[in-house]
Amino acid sequence: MIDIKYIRANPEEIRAAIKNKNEKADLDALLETDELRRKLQFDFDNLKARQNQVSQTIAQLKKSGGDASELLREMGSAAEQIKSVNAQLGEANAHLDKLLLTIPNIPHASTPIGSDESCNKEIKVWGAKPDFAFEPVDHLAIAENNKLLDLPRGAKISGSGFPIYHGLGARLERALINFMLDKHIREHGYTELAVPVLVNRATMTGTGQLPKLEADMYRVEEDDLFLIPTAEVPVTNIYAGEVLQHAQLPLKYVAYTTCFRREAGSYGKDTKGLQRLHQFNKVEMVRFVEPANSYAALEEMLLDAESILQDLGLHYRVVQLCSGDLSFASAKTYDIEVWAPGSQKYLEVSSVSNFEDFQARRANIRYRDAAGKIAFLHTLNGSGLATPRLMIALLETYQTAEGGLRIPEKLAGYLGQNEPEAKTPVKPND
RNA sequence: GGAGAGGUGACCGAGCUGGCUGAAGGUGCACGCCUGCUAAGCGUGUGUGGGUCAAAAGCCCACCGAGGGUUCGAAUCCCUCCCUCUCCGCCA
Repeated sequence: MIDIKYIRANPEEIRAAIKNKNEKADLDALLETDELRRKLQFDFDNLKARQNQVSQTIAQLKKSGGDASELLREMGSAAEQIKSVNAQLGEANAHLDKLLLTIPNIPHASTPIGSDESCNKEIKVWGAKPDFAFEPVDHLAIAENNKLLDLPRGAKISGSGFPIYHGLGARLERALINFMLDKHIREHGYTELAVPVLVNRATMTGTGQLPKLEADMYRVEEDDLFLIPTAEVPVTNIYAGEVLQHAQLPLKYVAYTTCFRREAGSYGKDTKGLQRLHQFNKVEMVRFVEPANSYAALEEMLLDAESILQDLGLHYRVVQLCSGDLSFASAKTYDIEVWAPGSQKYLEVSSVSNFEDFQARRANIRYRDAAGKIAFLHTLNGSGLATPRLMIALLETYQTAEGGLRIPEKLAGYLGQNEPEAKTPVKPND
């Protein structure tokens, strides 16, 4: 969330941020509530100060055997008043908190202003669209040929959007996950975490998914737990409510989890095959850094994510999201879009974001700087990467004329028996 | 799920027959001093958030797992919830 003091001092900047991010938030109600809250707090403090003072006097009178009955009578009504003011204050605070949670983060100065993804800015391109001596087919055809997926049966047991990876398909996916984890751990200095995929309401609020996205998440009603849409949620919240030491920073974590998204309202949009799923796997990077370093860290994370695609020899481009496409909590986001030659389009496989202190403030994650001062730290995260679309690009890029599949060298070790760059199609082993 | 014990400051640990206790004592840490008992001694300091203020100092308010209640007054009494530990049950 945004510091209420900052909002109070810069209401027009906040108003612009809300508009540019296509958010709905009642800033005027917030400012009014803040005003009311402060007035009530002031009254409460003064009443309480008086009460504390008189209580001391009563204590002394009682000790010395004096008569406190008059003061007791007076304080009886004061206590009533305090209770009433306190109740109003509690209400105002609750209302303010609620409104505060609906204010989005302010886009970074470098963010293009625009209403939707058409305003996103291409930052860089790596590699080139591969040439084929034949007409490349899409990933579904390749999966069909090689028995990599069983989508109908996934739909039978759970519903559409719940894929079954089969045989080599399952092994390939697992290989990707292991390859990515190892790369980030060994080459980029991340520490691996294995985290819960069911989290509570406070955790979902900490990273900014709640209250806005409640309808987009799977929920276990009886325990008021939510299935995570990304590992960002549990990992970022591990230090909620804590004060870290500056010497501990930066902290760099990588976690592989299954992710769950209801994708309510996106029916029919890019839903073919593995493009948009309710359940998928993702390797996620999360960093906790000192504020001064967060934008340098953002660039590093982008490179960390890109290196996966480079190792796999997949053509991609990087775009910077415009204000309207930026997520609620993000100040600046790069998307990496990998080229899928069979589908003839770029697919988003990673989102790398700097949240500045927006999440830290919500989750109350602070650090003590070198001078001993306590401040909110900055959080960042980036997919590194999500497997389904990566799988699409991989299958479509490495398909052979015979309908088979070559395996990139970097993945070969993770797949076991298959030769790197095999000239013959990989045979499903069952 | 059942029974019991407990949650206090960076940490350990008093207080819990309600009233100068934001909180003893110890450890740690910081600064200073001392120094032929030296991985020692002495001294001082060492929470967070909010308000007042141009700012600082000062002053005021809140916070002893969370939220309510009783009371003039609660870390201390009562209720609800959460978490940890032990035993039992159940399941992997």
